[in-house]
Amino acid sequence: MTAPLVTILDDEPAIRSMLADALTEAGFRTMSFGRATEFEAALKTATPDVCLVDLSLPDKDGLTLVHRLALEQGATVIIISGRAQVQDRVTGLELGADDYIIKPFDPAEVVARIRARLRRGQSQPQSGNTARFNGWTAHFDSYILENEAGEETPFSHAEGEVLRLFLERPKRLISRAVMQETLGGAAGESFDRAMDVRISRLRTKLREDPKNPRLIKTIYGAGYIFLGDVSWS
Amino acid sequence: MTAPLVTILDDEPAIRSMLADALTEAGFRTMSFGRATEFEAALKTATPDVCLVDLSLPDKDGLTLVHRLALEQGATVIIISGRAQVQDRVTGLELGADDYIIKPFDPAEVVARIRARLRRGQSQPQSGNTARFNGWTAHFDSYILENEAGEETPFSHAEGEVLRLFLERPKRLISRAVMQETLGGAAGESFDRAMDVRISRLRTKLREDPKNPRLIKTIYGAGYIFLGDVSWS
DNA sequence: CCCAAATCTAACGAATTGTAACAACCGCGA
DNA sequence: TCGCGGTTGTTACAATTCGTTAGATTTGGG
Repeated sequence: MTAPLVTILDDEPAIRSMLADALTEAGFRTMSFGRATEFEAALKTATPDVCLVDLSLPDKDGLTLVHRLALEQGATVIIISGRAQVQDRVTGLELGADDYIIKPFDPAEVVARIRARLRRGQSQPQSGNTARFNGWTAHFDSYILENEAGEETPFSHAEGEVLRLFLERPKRLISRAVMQETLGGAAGESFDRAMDVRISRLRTKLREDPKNPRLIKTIYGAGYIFLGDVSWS
Repeated sequence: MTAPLVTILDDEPAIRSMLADALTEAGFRTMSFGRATEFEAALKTATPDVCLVDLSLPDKDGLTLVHRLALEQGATVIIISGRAQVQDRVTGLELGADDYIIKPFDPAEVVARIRARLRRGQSQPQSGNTARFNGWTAHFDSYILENEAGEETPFSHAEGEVLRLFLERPKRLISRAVMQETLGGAAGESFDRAMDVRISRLRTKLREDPKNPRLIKTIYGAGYIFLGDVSWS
């Protein structure tokens, strides 16, 4: 179990380092960014547990970024802002932020609020080895996939890795890089086509319509999203 | 689907009614209590989705109550307190509270924070991912566009970005510059023809008459305007 | 009405992704 | 050891996405 990863996006270096210090001391891993574009680039290869975002960014509108993060990635987003008006806070929260902290802030409170968010998020992780989603049941201990009619299809280890990754992060974008890392790891560095093939095979077992997949969506140039209402048991 | 239940525990009647009014208006069910003992008695017959708790109670220590609620019941707890010290907030959050709001507060922010908690807790379909407009239904989670007849057309990520931008700002001029920034971002500065093409493709999917577009209007020299009665759900 | 600028869109092509087919590999029983 | 069935990466080619190009069309000023 690695330490949770917290990203810091703020244009002021002083604030970045203050936060990074406090978070590191509190036992988190951190990554800092001064510009939205850098941050977005990094998102392709890492999945932070919590994103701290300052609204006043030099190169992009912070609120739009928050909205995208929250909606498309399903990420946990905490806004840090100098704008103290109630209306600012309300719109920030309504756009999908999980919390809104006003500058100047005390790093200890930031840490406490991050912990509060993680407590909720992690209490969910699969308590069992069986997942149900959209009529399907996946048994990870027996490597069997069962459909509504009760018909059983075995799946292999490689397919199971992909399926589990999806089922643990439903409705969130999973970048190709993250997949590589989580799965093959040190395997083939050069050709990631293996990834596509795995997904293709998984889609076949899930009876996906190739022209119009319902469960595993491809986001061109970004990665995949698994749509499905997952419940573990 | 009944409205979420929010309990209010505060010894000041004025605050109770202020919160109750705001929450009712926001569509929640509420129950108010002035003493911890009453509240605990009510817990035996009802399971609130969110508990608002004031720390200064006449008959019991609020923090202990919060701890019990959070730990044993797994309830979502939001502390409302006049104690504004950072240390108070940190200990409150560490004892299991999900949020900490300081008096005096604005009811609108309380509502927004409650909504933020509920959004997470149910891990249910993130609301606000489906938009209806003029006979069309756009499903942003599944990347599908549905017409009145129920026919489905998938749309791509790039098309979705444009469509979402329009649907979030209906009946308002959207300048070309804003689009560039919101979308491609760091893409080519020189060639914005890409933008036109995206819109052209979107128009095709929306079955727009090229001679007389009804939904996506071009404002020569300024930008675009999306006409359509949008409602998100 | 004429023209330059702005916009539309069909067509092309580079990059990305899908998948069938093949081959390497593994475990297992005869 | 051999052969068989199953798994999985690789290859090759098909399909898709999406920016670019270029020529047609539209717009609004003079």
